[in-house]
Amino acid sequence: MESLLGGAVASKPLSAHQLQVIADRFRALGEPTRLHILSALRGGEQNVTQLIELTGFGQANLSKHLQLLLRLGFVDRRKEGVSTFYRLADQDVLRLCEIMCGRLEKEVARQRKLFAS
Amino acid sequence: MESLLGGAVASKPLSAHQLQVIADRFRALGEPTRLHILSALRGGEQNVTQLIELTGFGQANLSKHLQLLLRLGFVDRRKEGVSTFYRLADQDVLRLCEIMCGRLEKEVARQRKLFAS
DNA sequence: GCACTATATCACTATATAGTTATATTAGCA
DNA sequence: TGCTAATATAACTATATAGTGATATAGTGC
Repeated sequence: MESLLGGAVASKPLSAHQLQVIADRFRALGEPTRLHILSALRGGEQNVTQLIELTGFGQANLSKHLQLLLRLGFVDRRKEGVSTFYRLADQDVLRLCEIMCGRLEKEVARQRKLFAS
Repeated sequence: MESLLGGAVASKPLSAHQLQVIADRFRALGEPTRLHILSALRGGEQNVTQLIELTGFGQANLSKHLQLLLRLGFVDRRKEGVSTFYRLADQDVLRLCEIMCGRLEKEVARQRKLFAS
């Protein structure tokens, strides 16, 4: 699949469907609740009960968010008896958040400059 | 600001406000319309009339999305007479989309494997 | 089988926002 | 000044979804 921005060469326009698929994934990260869940999984896999304790979210709400993150490939899971352990599927979420946080740092620096001038 | 996933060392938990600020930015990229607009800016700055032609979106709709992208720092603008030229603020959107597209490639490869087996 | 626990799903309400139409603002020009 | 064009904003409708409470499903032990 072509990257949205491509390399130096302008890549072909993406179809409406491709744009939708990509947007779905960004939107999955566009909820503080889901970022909180992903953040709680940084330390390693957790079952749902542990996530409830870690995050304070309701069980049904948490479960629904986990299904979404699973469907879009941001988390994997492993069933052990009656429990389900969720974990980050890979490092991509970390990389994505690093870029976003870098943007925020730049933003803060700019604001500071405005005050200073 | 701390990155959501941090380095090897687990970073401090993010405050609700920080999570919200990061989520806002992911959500901004979580709409196909806005991705389409950003994609249309890959080739260089465009004014609103040009963007209308390139994307086929309504003027008011387009303007509203541009204000959002501007407010969150994904685009910059330059006014020239009665026109406003928008451009990508930096390369971050490209980097973010590359990661997402990479995920999709892996997803497709996995699907193909399932069929093959 | 029954009871208990963990997780997932359903049904519902409330809120956010994408798209649209109409209007306001602003710049250039006669 | 008035006229036109480009962009932004306001008001509205329709849709999507976050959160919640109730219920369903599945595993474990009695």
